Parts: sequence; structure tokens; C-alpha cells
Amino acid sequence: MALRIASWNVNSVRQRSAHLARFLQENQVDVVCLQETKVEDPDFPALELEALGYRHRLIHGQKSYNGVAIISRLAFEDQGKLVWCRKDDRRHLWARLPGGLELHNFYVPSGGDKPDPAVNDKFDHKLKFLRAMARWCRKETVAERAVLLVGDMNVAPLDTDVWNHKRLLRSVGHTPLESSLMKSLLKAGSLEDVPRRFVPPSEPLYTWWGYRFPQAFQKDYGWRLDHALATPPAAAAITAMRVAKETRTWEKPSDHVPVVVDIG
DNA sequence: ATGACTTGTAATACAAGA
Repeated sequence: MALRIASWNVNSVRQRSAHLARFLQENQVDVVCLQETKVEDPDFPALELEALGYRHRLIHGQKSYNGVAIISRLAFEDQGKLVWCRKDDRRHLWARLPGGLELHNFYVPSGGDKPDPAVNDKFDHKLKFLRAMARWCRKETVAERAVLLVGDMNVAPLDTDVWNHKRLLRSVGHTPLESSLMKSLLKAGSLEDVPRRFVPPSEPLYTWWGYRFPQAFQKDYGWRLDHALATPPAAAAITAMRVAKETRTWEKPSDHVPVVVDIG
């Protein structure tokens, strides 16, 4: 069965519900993984998604910060959520889709300002989270199953994943340590960096353009923070990938844009 | 050199994003 799966950090699902509806319809998306929903579960805008045919959902949010969801046209065969770093801070959900694909939706901690775990607890948390993901891949032997990890990993691991590699080497999200932890994660799960099969590492590829730098999008001052990582059985079934950059031009956009993967 | 903007909370700034 062919499925179109997307991942999008919407930066508040209530602020972005019209964009979400437009994106899902224009792209005929079957399943979308959301991050930074920033809403408690009873207030999640579920009805308008149901009206569009997305009758199945997993939501795991909290007040103000973080929050993830999986919204689907198809019923889930199984589902769950894991607690990472002993904090139940709404950063993960998983679902098994018809056909057997195990889809994991992550929102990795952003890491704060200073890339030093000794003085910045947020950066320490981020490093521990990335290490825990790699440990989990090994312990659960994910490489043996069809598993797709998507979400906002808050790391741009390659030189061409940021608009200025040299200038940003000391910025959280692009430090050599974070890039090496992403590499370890890929190794731990025998994971393919899916978008880089379709856009080679020699070319820039971004999924986030900040709000703060004036005209960041127009000047293409971007970062690739949002990822799709596939185990060998899942990677073999992937046929296409697209970064839905156009959403960043819509009125009052999220700072992140969707990553879309076709599988099966 | 820093910050720039956006969102949520709660009430006028502040925390957080990255």
C-alpha cells in the first residue's frame, strides 16, 4: 500500500490549523506527524481535521510547550509513547500503520543558547536525548524492522544543512558534537538519511528559517532541522521525498516546513 | 557584539524557541 507521510513542526497547532488543512489537502497526505503543538489534549483542533477525513489521531500535548501528534486517514494497527530522559515532556509518539511500517514522531530538545552541558541544562538534556535515541535503536534492534523516524531533531548535521557552516559551528544545532551524535544515531539503527538520497549532500537543503533574522527566508538563511530516517526495510520501500518549502511563504507561517515521504 | 520575531501565559512582561 502506498502511503504519503509528512512531518511538520507547526509551532502551535491552533495558530496553524488553516495551514495544516491546506497542506494536507494540497498534498494528499495520508499521515502527518506534528511537533510543537503547544496545546493540552482536550483543546487540540481535532474536529476540523476529522471533517477533512483525518479520523485517526494520537495526541500527546501539554500547556504552552512541546507536544506531538500523529494525524491519519488510516487506522493504526498499534500505538504508543515512550518517556525519554525520565521526563514526560511530550516529545514522542509512535504508531504502526497498515502494511506494518512503524512510524516514530520525535521532538528533540532545542538545547538553549550555549553549547556547553556544564553550564546549560537544556544542552545537557539535548545530548542525553540524542544518546538515548541511539541506545534505544540498538536495544530494540530497529534495523531489523520497517521503522521510520521523523520529526524535529533540532540538529543540522551536514555542512550543507546550514546556510553558513563555518559561522555556525559554535551555534547550538550545528556543533560537531551534535553532528557526531546524529551520525551515531544513524549507525545505531542502520538508518538512511532519506532526504539526502533525493537531494545529495553537495547541495543545500533546509527545513527551518528563523523568525528573528530579517528576511531569513528571502535570503535563504536556513537550517535542516527536520528529518526522516529509515531502517533498511523501510528505506527499500521509499520512492520519493519532498520538502514543502512553499508553506514558509504563506501568511503567518511556521518557522519550520514539512518533510514529505512516499513509501510502499 | 547582540538582536532581530512568534507564541503562550497572563495581564505587562517573561519564557522559550534554536
